[in-house]
Amino acid sequence: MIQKPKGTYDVYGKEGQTILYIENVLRALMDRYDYEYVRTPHFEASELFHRAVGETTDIVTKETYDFLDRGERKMTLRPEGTAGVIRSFIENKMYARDVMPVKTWYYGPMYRYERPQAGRFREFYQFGVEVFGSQDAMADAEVISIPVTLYKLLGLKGIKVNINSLGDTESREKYREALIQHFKPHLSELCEDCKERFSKNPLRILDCKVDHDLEIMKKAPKTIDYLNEASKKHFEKVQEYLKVMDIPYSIHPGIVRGLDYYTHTVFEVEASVEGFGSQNVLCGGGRYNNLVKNIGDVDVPGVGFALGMERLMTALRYEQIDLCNNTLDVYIIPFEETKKEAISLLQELRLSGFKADTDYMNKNIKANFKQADKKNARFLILLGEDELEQNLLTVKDNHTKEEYKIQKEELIAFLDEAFEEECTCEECGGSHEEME
RNA sequence: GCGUUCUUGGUGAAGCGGUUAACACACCUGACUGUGACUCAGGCAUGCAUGGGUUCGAUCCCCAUAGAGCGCCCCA
Repeated sequence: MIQKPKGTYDVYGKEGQTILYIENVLRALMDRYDYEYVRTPHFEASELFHRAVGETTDIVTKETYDFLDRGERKMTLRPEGTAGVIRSFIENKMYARDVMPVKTWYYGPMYRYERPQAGRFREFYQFGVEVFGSQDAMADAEVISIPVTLYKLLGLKGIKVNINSLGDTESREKYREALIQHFKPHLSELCEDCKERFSKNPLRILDCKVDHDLEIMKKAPKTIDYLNEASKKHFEKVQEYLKVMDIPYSIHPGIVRGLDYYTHTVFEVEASVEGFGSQNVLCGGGRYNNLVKNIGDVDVPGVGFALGMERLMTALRYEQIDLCNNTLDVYIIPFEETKKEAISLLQELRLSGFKADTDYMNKNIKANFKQADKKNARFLILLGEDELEQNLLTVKDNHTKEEYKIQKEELIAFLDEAFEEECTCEECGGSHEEME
């Protein structure tokens, strides 16, 4: 038996329904925010990711799917979405648009060769946005508000927004220096991983779970103390905007993000649910004012974020949020001699907008009733010889268990009326109504 | 890349060296030739991830491989 590749998964059944539902919410949400959809290739020239993500990051050094195409070109399956979108932004000269900023969103699979684990796959789906052209803190705040709004629409409660600022290039460099000076005399006290980080990416030491409680960790300089005036002001504005949008947040000096390209605002949204697992960061992002310049020749600031669908799905499971619509309006129980009438009736119901199904397995009546229950059918229609002779339908309301004899011509009107009444009830409430 | 636990029908699983692989749910058939959650009688793994080895004998012990889960690193 051939199995799926390690770290991949199939989507079907309830999960498939849930994902389609979420994708619809995403689309509607991005429309409201007035963002434009961008789709870029799933593979790009390897060099793009080396430049964008950073030569030294783990993602580029040991996690990419690289291959040579038949023309000997070095290609890489995209490990993240930002690089491709920026490439597209430059290549399609979106920087020359008459409407600025350019606000984009993307959605699709990403690839990283990693050991699979909770909330981590080799092929995984990310939804993300990139906003180009604005330096304003309003853009930062808006970007942060997107995942927050999405999680709210889906009904997630246990989430926390953590923000920090790395400042501009000048501030960032000054801080980096300070950090190195701080840890240098204490290098021996740190864990093995942190010693590695010290030379590779000192900012990451702050993220360490092992050394978290160490005295020198607590005394470590904080990014926000090293911000210059302009950077500080920017960060304050972001916070001010978050407050007026009613988005609760906390400042975490520890979040520095792994990718090299961030400047100013960085943020993460985490699932703060007990027992969620170690991969509890649902989304992350921030501002990258130098990245576009590094990739192309245009100097355009940007800000964006990406969220992992798999982790979102895990969070929904943990909070026991069910977004599936597993009901059927009508289930027709056919008999051997009425199949023709049954399929014709089915067609009519579907044309009229009802979700309808029947039996294709020649099941007996008992099994049909059972199946109708499993499919959560609201109405059952029995269509047998008796009904055929009398030109009637036996319609059974599966809520009240009442049975009606109805003329075939009156069926649609009957159902319309029945569902009309239902619409005002609690059943329809919940998150999806807010999306109308 | 490292550590660790695991892999038995459609599903949940018992068995941990001895020849019919338990039990439950689901499913199918019939009692019941048109009304469902009851009852009863049947049926449903020639096989225990794959490949080797040890043994008179292996689902059970050993080795390898693959996959899954969890943690580290890193990230969404």
